[in-house]
Amino acid sequence: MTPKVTKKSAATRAHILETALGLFQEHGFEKTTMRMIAEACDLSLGAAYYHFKTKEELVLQFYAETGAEARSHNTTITAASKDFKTRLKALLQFKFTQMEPFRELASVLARQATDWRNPLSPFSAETRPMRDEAIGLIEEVLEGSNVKVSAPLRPHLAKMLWLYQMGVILFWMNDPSPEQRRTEELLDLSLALLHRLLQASTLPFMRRVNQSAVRIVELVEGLAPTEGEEP
Amino acid sequence: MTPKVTKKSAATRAHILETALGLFQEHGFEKTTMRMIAEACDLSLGAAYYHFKTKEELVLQFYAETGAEARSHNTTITAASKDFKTRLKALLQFKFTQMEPFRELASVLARQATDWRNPLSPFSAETRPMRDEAIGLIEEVLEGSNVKVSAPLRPHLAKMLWLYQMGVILFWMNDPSPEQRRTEELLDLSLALLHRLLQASTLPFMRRVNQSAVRIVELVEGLAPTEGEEP
DNA sequence: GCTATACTTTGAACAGGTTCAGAAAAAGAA
DNA sequence: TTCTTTTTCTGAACCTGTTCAAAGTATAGC
Repeated sequence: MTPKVTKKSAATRAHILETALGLFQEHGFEKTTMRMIAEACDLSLGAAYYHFKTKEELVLQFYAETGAEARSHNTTITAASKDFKTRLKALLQFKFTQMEPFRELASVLARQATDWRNPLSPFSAETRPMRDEAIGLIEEVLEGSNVKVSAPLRPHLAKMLWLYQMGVILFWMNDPSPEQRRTEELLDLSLALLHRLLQASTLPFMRRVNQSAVRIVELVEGLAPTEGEEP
Repeated sequence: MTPKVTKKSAATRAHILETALGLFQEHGFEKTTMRMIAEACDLSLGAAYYHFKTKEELVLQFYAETGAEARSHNTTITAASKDFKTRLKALLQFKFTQMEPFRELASVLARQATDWRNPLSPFSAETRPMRDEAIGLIEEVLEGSNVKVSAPLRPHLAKMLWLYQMGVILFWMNDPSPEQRRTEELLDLSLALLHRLLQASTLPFMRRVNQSAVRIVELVEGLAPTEGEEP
């Protein structure tokens, strides 16, 4: 899994990625050609493909790498406040800050999201580790926070919020307002709504709603393939 | 707008579309090449492109055409029952039946959904007519039904449900279970949940939640571009 | 050092979406 | 009918992602 440091490959991979990200930022994803990337690295086209099976894999790699950063930032977040909304907002905003220079790349990945069998989809079996990690971060944010939520819902809350996060990211990617101000408004609004809804979930009146909600999350989770499926 | 009947173009377009759909069904979207389509129509590649600017436009055209059928089916639906859940379920199921032979094509369109500036995205300015029509159908289903919902929410309900519909369709596209049984379960569950949530929205306790919900829908609506934007 | 093995790189191709200058056919004007 | 304009079609490219056999280079065991 982890390529030995002694292997030349690691350095070349890193170099290609770095170069590619620069070019993506400069010309955009579509207009940057694999030939450009290879040439900028003083490599042949084939060599570039030796290290990255597809152009999209470059993007995926970038995401994988931002993950580590986010994990470490998470401790800062949980230390700063116990408030659920504050924490979750900080978590999302950090992701946005991280990806800000590469907003377009986000939508490159999102494009794959709709076909869950696509290895690059955030819902695919192949990206499960990344997905689990992201859910893990949310779980960290939940633990020891002031969320009030119906007990049967609690075990599924992180997964639900991950789904919520996907939605917010989709909005963010498409937000043309300067500095994505609308995304911030959306964040505040939706977090408030979420908070109230979760509070409401503790009312006896809401038992049936909660049950359905849990089952729905399970269904969605069940669709995301875990092992190899269809030929 | 409406091409004169005398124009040869209309007939050729129709022929190309029909042929293409057949090939898509037989070989799948990716494996069907524009060259195959052209050849099957006894046309040159260039001619095919004269009628359809891109391969995806073929899919879009297909969708546009299923719209008419759905509109007429809607009267059947509203006549059959006044129950909100029953009607909405029927609406969605009809769409599924219609698209069943072309499930793969659905995901072809969905792929474009993530970039709202893409003309083929269901959120784009270009597809606004189709979107408005779909929302119109939902509105029809709501009118004269037994939905109970907080008054301030009511004017936005159809738009909200359209968003809901997008989610269900995404699920359906990725549902590998035979005959998409899970989608049916999801439908029943989520409709029940929706129903209860809408009922709950009439409680005074929910006023703030409702307000946020409305504003969120407005924000999302506001992102979907209406005129020409950016260069 | 020397060979066997594994890893990298090359260069040339392929495939399929898309474009385009100009030919052909159809429609209109006279 | 004949000439002009518009619509439709053709054939040959172009571009870019991807593949692959063969060649070059490093590494390890001896």
